[in-house]
Amino acid sequence: MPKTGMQPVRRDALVRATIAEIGRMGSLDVTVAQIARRAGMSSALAHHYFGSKDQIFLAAMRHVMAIYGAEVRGALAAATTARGRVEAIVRASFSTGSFRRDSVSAWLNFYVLAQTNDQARRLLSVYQRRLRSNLVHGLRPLVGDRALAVAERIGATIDGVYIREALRGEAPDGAKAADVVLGVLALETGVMP
Amino acid sequence: MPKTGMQPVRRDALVRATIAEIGRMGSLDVTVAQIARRAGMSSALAHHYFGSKDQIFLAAMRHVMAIYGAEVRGALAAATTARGRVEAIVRASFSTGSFRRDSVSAWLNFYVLAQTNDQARRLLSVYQRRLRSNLVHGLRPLVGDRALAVAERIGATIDGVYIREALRGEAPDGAKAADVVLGVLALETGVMP
Amino acid sequence: MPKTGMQPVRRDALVRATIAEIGRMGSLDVTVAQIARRAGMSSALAHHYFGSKDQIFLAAMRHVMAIYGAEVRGALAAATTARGRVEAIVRASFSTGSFRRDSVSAWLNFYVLAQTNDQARRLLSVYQRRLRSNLVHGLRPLVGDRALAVAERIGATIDGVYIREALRGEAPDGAKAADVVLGVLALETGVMP
Amino acid sequence: MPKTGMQPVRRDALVRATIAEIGRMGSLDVTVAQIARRAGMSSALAHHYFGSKDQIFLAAMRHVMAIYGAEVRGALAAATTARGRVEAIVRASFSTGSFRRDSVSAWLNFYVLAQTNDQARRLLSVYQRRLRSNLVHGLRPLVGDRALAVAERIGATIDGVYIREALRGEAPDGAKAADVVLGVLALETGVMP
DNA sequence: AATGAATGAGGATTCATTCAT
DNA sequence: GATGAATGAATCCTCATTCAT
Repeated sequence: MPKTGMQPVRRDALVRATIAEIGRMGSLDVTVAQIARRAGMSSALAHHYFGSKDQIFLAAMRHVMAIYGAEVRGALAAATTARGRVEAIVRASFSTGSFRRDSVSAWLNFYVLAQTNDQARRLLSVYQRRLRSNLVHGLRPLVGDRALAVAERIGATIDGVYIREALRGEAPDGAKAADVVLGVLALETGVMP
Repeated sequence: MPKTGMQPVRRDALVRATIAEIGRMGSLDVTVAQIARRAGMSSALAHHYFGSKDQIFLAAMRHVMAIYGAEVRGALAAATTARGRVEAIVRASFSTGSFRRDSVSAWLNFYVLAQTNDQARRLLSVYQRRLRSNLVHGLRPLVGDRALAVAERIGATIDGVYIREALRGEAPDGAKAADVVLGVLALETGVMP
Repeated sequence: MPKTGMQPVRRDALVRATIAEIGRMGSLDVTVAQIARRAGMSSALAHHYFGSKDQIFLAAMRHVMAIYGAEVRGALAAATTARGRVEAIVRASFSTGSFRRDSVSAWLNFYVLAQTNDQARRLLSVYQRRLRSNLVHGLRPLVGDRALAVAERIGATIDGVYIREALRGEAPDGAKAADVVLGVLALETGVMP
Repeated sequence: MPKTGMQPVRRDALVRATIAEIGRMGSLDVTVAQIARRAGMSSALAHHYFGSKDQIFLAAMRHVMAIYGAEVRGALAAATTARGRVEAIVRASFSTGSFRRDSVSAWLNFYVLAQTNDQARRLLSVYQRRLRSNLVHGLRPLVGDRALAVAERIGATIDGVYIREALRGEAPDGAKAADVVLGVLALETGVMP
């Protein structure tokens, strides 16, 4: 009976290493060898488990988005009011699990990847649709018909704040970042910030 | 008699070609040869005039930002009221000169470049500082002390809308994009959108 | 209770798979993994039973030549006259067991392998010697002293017709192929074809 | 004014080196680096001038066949009788320009390449058609209606003798090889060899 | 007996960059 | 001013082979 069940372990290690390397380099110009080395294996094995560099990138993208999705779901489950739901979405977007140096860098680079790679584009589209859907659902009781337009503004602001983080030299401050977006939310719902 | 004074002509052609190629490829994975070919010269000449690929990219970045800056200045000059000034900044951000497929793609990629390249980072920082400064200046008469916070929100929203454009398949619609941001402005200044 | 006596079964499966894969690819650029997969086992097991890729190829070669040899022997046994013996050899060369797409391709590639691999070269030499010997033996009563020269011509023509088949797109036609060679035989023995 | 006109020189050097390397290795398992080194340049330059390894192989193939074609044409031009024409074709097939260790090895390997590569297949087909056409043309006055069948036999024998050479350890002996084929020709035309 | 796991050693191809002319 | 020529250094990917289980 051979040693078995390494696949998920290796794939996971590679995905994490990919995100870390993209964060470290700040770009997708990361070699499979670098990723594999950080993940503690040969580049040949990385290819064995993923088939190609693109697949590695896509898996990393799915991972980042899955984490974000989980955080949003968790926050939503804990919310009790409509406003609480919207705030939860915003706060989850800048929670410590997602709003980290390497994740931000990865996210930014996935936007670039989506320009070229159809699967990447589809993944990002799914993320945007879900975000909008979640926002609209939470906003409807608060702003009625304007929910869609408001969701658009909130969503864009989230993305903007997120992306801008990629330029800052300091460590990400999720609370402060969330406050910027929550400021918009407050306005939209008639509460002067 | 050798042609003289070619330098600015060549450099300009290369800069335009660079932006076009980045737009076409959707990434910085553009070869000097591709750029040079589109600009109608040999890659050796491109190096002769710029020294390195990085310098070509930086020049392209400066070009994109110069165009944007000029549009903002022009719009500001035409504005007569404080609110008009702010609206001018927002509209200029999505004017036909800047809000184009290739420019958006280039802009997005410059964010990535800024992760690695210090000069690129500095250039983007300058852009952000100017944008904030312009916004604050225009917003002060409208929102007083909240000017800085509002500028932060408006700026982030501009960037968010801009970046999101990179994912859409359709041709950029500057007016619609500007409206999203103007919606935030309206709220901030107490005008229900 | 471990299965026992698998060795011959596995080896045979691998040999057949090798010939099939060489036929499918049309070259020796066949991976051990491909061969093993077709044979229904892991590539590790293929190595276990053969030691190296070269040994697999050689075994396949021996197999192809063994089949050919058996067919020649069978045909010779059934022949009653000297002329019949020679015709039997020719016909056996293009019988349905040997004159098949994949066998032809394999044969051609074994010629190539023989350029590099000494054992392969020896195997092919054995085949050629046997063929010549058989032909000479059958031809002696028919053409006397010229037997050796005639055998050389007949042998070369067999090989030529065989190799040429590798280029044709259609399914091998053994009867027609044999007729080409038998035409030479007829001439050599004074029978106008 | 840059150094110019290297293309044909480099391409020619590469083609010769390719044939030599295939001859030396006895197979198509030749690296571009090996070829380039023998041709006195970097492998990058080889790619620059040919685009891909396949193109290098095809060029080598064309070269080998062009040499052969030229020799046939030259020999045909010198022939005065119908029989002389046919003999010229046969002799040219084994002339010192074509019947050399490396050419034979290359030729054999091109047969293999033709299994995979469509252009290679087409090239070989052209060669076979020309050979048959030339033979038929020369044989018509000698054997009338049987010309086609005879050409087929002669052609196959040429190929067979040629390929068999790939197995022999000794230096090619064109005269002896030609004699084998001429033996068939003699029979076909009613002259006892 | 059998195989998943793992890797070292290449190999084709690309590209920024330099240089002689 | 301009360019063809040239290359060193990567980079992705493949594969035969080994090994622990």
